[in-house]
Amino acid sequence: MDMHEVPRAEPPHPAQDVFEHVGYRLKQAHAALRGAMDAVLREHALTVPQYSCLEVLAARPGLSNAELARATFVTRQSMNVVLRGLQSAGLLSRPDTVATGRARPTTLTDEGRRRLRAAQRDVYAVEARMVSALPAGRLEALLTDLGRVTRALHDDHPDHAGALGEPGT
Amino acid sequence: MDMHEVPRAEPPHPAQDVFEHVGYRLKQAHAALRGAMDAVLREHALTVPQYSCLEVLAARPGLSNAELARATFVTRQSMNVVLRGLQSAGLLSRPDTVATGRARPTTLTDEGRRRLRAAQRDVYAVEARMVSALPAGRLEALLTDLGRVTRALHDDHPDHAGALGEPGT
DNA sequence: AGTTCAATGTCAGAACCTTGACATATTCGA
DNA sequence: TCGAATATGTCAAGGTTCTGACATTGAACT
Repeated sequence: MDMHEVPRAEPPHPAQDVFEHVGYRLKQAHAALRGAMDAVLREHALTVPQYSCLEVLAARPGLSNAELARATFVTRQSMNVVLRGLQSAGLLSRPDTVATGRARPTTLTDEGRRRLRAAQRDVYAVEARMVSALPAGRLEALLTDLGRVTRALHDDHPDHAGALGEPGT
Repeated sequence: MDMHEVPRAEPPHPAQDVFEHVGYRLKQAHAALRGAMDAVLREHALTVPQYSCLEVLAARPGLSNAELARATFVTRQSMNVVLRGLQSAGLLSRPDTVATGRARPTTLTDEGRRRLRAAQRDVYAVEARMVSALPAGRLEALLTDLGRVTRALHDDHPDHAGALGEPGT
């Protein structure tokens, strides 16, 4: 263990108690969010990856399979099966052939937009529950710090860093 | 951002941009952490659930299968296969029979403690990278806010809430 | 006691996601 | 121009996790 305590110099060491590590708390919060979203989306016959796909697609129409995969933090292969399912359900459409390149731009159908809107009502209630649990002004700090943590992790693992939603500064 | 920020009522609505939602940022940070830990633990021949199990077990010796599952945010069934693997690898031990009840208390073996210590060196470097990315004093705020978010989500989904690592206040 | 209830451990099946690989298409540089 | 590097879509195989179900055990209640 430690030779002796560092005199409260705010050391960048992990806390002694595992349950107060940033990683543990992050995992805990994510698990809670996942569970809440699973429960809510079940009534809409949508999985979390499916919903995430629709949500991102509504914000950035025309994204390709690989781009959607990066934006939702899954592999291209996983997103491929998600897209097949959503396409066969009539919630989105992709051109069978494309003028140039291999990437096929994906767009929501009217039915897809309808289903997304219905699900958003419940999912946004979950989001609102998280936001309202934070003291005034702390939301922005939380978002900023989560961004810092993400960037710090990507710095040493520059796989698909700097995807969507990464603030410039 | 804006210099003249009026002390508005800070509405608990989700942001317009999906990529600035708390849920999205949480998922993003978790994915980055998961990737970093995966990469680091691969050299120790451990998966993230396996490492989590060892870590929790070191902090709370004698936990049962179900308790470990709750502490690491997986189902009993998943933890069961993790425990089987770790047991057959000789990293932990469980009594075949128990005096009372059904729960079998799990404890690390010496080899388990050794492997955990080796892996911790690398995992704690990841944790330190996250912590050092935060401005001074913001670590505690981040932990607190993540706790608030978790509690808020559990309030409406009181499945296995109040597990380990939940601060009393 | 006897019964209901909750919690635990486990089995079986399905669903999910990942790693690895390959073919195709664009871009870039020698 | 041609080849290397990069990016995309897709297939195949494996591992992981979850949902659903059941038996067992202890606790709570009547």
